Amino acid sequence: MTEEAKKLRDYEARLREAGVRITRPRRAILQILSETADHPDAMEIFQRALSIDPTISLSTVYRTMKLLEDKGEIQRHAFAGGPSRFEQAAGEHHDHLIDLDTGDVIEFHSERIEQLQDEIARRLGYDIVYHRLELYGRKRKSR
Amino acid sequence: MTEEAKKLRDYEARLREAGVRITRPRRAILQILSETADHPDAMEIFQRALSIDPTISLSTVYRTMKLLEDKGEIQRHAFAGGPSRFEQAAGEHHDHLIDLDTGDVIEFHSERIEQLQDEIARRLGYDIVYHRLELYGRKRKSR
DNA sequence: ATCCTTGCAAAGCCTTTGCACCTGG
DNA sequence: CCAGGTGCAAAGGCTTTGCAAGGAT
Repeated sequence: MTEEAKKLRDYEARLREAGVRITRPRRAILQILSETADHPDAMEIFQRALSIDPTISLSTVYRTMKLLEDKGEIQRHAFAGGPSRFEQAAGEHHDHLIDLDTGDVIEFHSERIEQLQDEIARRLGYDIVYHRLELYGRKRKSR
Repeated sequence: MTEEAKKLRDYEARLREAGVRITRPRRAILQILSETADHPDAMEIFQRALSIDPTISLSTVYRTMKLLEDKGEIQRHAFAGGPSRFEQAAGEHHDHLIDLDTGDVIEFHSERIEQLQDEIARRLGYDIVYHRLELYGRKRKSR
């Protein structure tokens, strides 16, 4: 069984358990999400889903994204100017570098930074529950 | 001279030097920004500015915010659902630790983290224009 | 005098919603 | 069966833009 098929099966199982009906449009969206590794926006998900279920509507994509967000299955990222982008909540933590010119989102992870964050919080008397680190930048031109 | 008046004078000086005309609406907006310590959105800035310049328009607020963002005077923060909120870039940089129980915001700064961020961006081929680091946590109970 | 800036209204994006028809369990 | 989900189209926020009039240098 492929990795994607496993993810898809888990999605459906968890949602069904939470009392969510697995309809044809939802199955299509879940399949897209299980196959994708990037940060698509609603329109991109919609267009990819069309090839699986040609009758799906953009409204349903939006409604399903809200549902999945509430269930903790995906995360919504808001960026200035453009539409929200969605990402599977599963998987290990990472942060984001956003290209100011293109809107591209690059993932990265630094254990050292995570450690420093913990240290700072501890010094201030806090335990971190979660955090958000976003770098906004431009492709370096020279050199 | 008050702190706000100083900030206002600096705003105008820097902008004028950059070839920006200091018009009545812009002066009103700069005054609002120099007096404010929170993160207002465009509509809030517009309404506060009305009491200084009753003829100002919302479009001008938006245009001015874009201008100030380009000049590096303010930062724009995007939130899912709601409007963008703006914050003065002036002063030394700091990050935020948000208390999940009380909503308290604690400012902190770590030069080491900043260095690591630059390093990561450089490795990915980018120059950081600005960043956003927010820790969400709870007061540590034991020990 | 020149060119930038403004106010207004209209348009543009992204997202949500009302409604009548479907459908999954 | 029937509560919940769907597609469609219309409405809703927030933001940008075209244009002619106004203002800063």
